Amino acid sequence: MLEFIILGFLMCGETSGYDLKQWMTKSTSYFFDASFGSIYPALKRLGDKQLVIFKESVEGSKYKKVYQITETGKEAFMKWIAEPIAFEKSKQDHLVKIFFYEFLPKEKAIANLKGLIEVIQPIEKNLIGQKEEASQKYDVYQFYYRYATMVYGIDYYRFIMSWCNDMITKLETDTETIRSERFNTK
Amino acid sequence: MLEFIILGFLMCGETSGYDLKQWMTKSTSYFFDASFGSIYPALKRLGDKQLVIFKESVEGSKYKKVYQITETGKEAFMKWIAEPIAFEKSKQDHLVKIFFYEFLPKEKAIANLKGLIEVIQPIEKNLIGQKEEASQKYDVYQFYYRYATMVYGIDYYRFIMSWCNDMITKLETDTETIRSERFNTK
DNA sequence: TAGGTCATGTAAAGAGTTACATGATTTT
DNA sequence: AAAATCATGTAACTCTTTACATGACCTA
Repeated sequence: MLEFIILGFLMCGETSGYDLKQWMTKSTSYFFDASFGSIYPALKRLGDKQLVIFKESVEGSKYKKVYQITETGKEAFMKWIAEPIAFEKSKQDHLVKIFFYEFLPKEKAIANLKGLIEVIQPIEKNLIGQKEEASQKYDVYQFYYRYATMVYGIDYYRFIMSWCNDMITKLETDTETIRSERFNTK
Repeated sequence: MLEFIILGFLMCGETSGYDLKQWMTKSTSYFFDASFGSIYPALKRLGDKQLVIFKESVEGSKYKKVYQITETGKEAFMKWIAEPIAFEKSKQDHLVKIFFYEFLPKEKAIANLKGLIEVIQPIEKNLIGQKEEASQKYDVYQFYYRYATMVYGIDYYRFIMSWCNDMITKLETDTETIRSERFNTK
């Protein structure tokens, strides 16, 4: 997967391992991210397979290995991108604790759900900022798909927060026995 | 994470490694899943830490190692469940290809998006079935949180499909230059 | 001149899956 | 009698992050 994402970025122009990481952080990190520890070895592998080549660039004393995609690399990327989109049930770690919240006192449950919203909110705000920046800098039609994935990200965060809020409301209003206190009733 | 999920299931009653996997498949697999190759070693580790104990059960010639949570295990679980909910940006692998769809002809893009919807639809239908089954078998108030995570799952799948449909509609109606064919215009 | 960022890379550790191995029992 | 399921477990492999190592350059 990572190798193809790198090829994808290289389809848009040559770049270095370091800059690749910057691009990812800026543009895909809300649905895909990678560390230097995986990017550099991936570039090495891509080089071995001759899907990319690099030239050493020294711009005003700054050393960089600038990678370019090869014709073989383009072919590999085009083959990959045309394949059907696989769907893997994606891990939603934040649901794991909530699944077992029957063991937590209701007040604590509400507090933690509110806490989760407060963690997600700044992430959402940040992505909104990125989206607005992008819509000013670039033609939305030209970058239609990238723009759409940002909208996905924002709406996804909103979806989670809205779901949390619904729970909080229900927990607060249904004063009757939502048995959210298996912990206490024991 | 896996170890705590196992503890969570054991909080609800004793069970075997094999049945643990069945429970996960039935109830958490849409946001968390694990294979036998990780469950059995996890149970071993939990045993080493004395958070669980097991007894060998032979019910009518059928051998099982039935695990129970210990008092120490309960304490560890209660500590974990009370902690704030962490939020990790979760991988959404299905977005990766779409992010680079500028390199795909529009018709192919639409076809693949439709394909993705067709992959998700049965998964959603399946979860709806599970939800209905659960609401008949159990008291929704008693299993409020588990029910809520199912609603999350269903709405999450719907969100993705709806996002895909929006894209398809826009791609089909905006006959003007959505530059979704960088591939061809080169 | 100290700390931050730029830039590349490696080694160890973590967390998991896949595939295999085993053997009993149950269904077709 | 063969195939599927029940039940446990291990070994190899994959993919990843974290932490470290290195060195140059930039800025307060």
